[in-house]
Amino acid sequence: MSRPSQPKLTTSSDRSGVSVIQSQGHASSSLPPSVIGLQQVPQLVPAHPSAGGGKALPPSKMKKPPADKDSDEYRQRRERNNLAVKKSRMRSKQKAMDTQQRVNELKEENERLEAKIKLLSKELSVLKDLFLEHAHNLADNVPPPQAGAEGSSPAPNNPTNGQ
Amino acid sequence: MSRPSQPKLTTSSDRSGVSVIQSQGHASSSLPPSVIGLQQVPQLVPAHPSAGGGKALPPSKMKKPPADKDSDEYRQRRERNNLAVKKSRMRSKQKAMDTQQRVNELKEENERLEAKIKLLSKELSVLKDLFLEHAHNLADNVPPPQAGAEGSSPAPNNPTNGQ
DNA sequence: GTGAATTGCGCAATTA
DNA sequence: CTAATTGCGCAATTCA
Repeated sequence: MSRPSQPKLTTSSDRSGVSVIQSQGHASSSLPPSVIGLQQVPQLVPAHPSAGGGKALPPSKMKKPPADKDSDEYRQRRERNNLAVKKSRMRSKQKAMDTQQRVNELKEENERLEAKIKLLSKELSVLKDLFLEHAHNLADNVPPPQAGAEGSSPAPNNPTNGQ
Repeated sequence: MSRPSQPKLTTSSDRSGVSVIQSQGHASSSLPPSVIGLQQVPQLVPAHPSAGGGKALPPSKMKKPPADKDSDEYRQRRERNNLAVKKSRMRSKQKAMDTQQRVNELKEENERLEAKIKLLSKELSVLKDLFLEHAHNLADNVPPPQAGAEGSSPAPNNPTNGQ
């Protein structure tokens, strides 16, 4: 399902002994004005394991009939598979690229988060320092309820932190 | 350079019209107990453009002599390329996996960072609240220099935040 | 069992 | 020139 494309295939089944197959679908790249009329030319029929015509079907594993290269149905299957392969590879590549991009996005977000952490940490440390200073002041002022000379204005400190 | 392996090639150049080639190098994976004695069987020699023995080397672009499939040197080149291809694909896959893992790692780190941010934010808000409380106390106590009842020990607050 | 999807592999063109 | 990439087809296998 879901095979919207219908790339034209030029299946020139040459009866000369070779079947020149050239997927001409969607302006194939790497096929410059060259005389590339030659592609892989498979042939051959590896000795059939079938001698007299024996047959033991049920649970046995027959050695697949080497598929007739000339068969019409064969070409059809091949073509379908070729399409599937192409599709699969496209998706694979796409996925890889997506993953790569995901990495980039995550990296960016990471940086943002780290920056935020830095900021928050800074704010925290400032507030903590203020607290400590205050504590000191209390410790110095409380014992003697009489304050005549402080000589230390704990700094205005006005963080005005936003966010 | 760098070709430690010497994959045995069974190049049975059959004069019957087929040459059974079986790269049996390094125990290839996916080669179960199957009779895979049939692979692609190229053949054919598309008319050589060389007739009398013309030669125009320097800046011209010859159409490449279609490489003799039987040539020994050809097989050598093919094999080298096959190795290179395999290598390249391995790396490609490896890279893809690495990238995927990178995504996972980054995701984890992201979560950690977000958690940390949450924590810091919380701490900050607590401290700020304390500050406000204090401010109020001051506002209430300062006007009358006489302090008879504070009733609010700002809490020890000892976050001891690790990490 | 069938057809699509994957996967490993080889070939050839192109690129580095 | 050699090695690395890349697109493509074949066949075996795995998934649905």
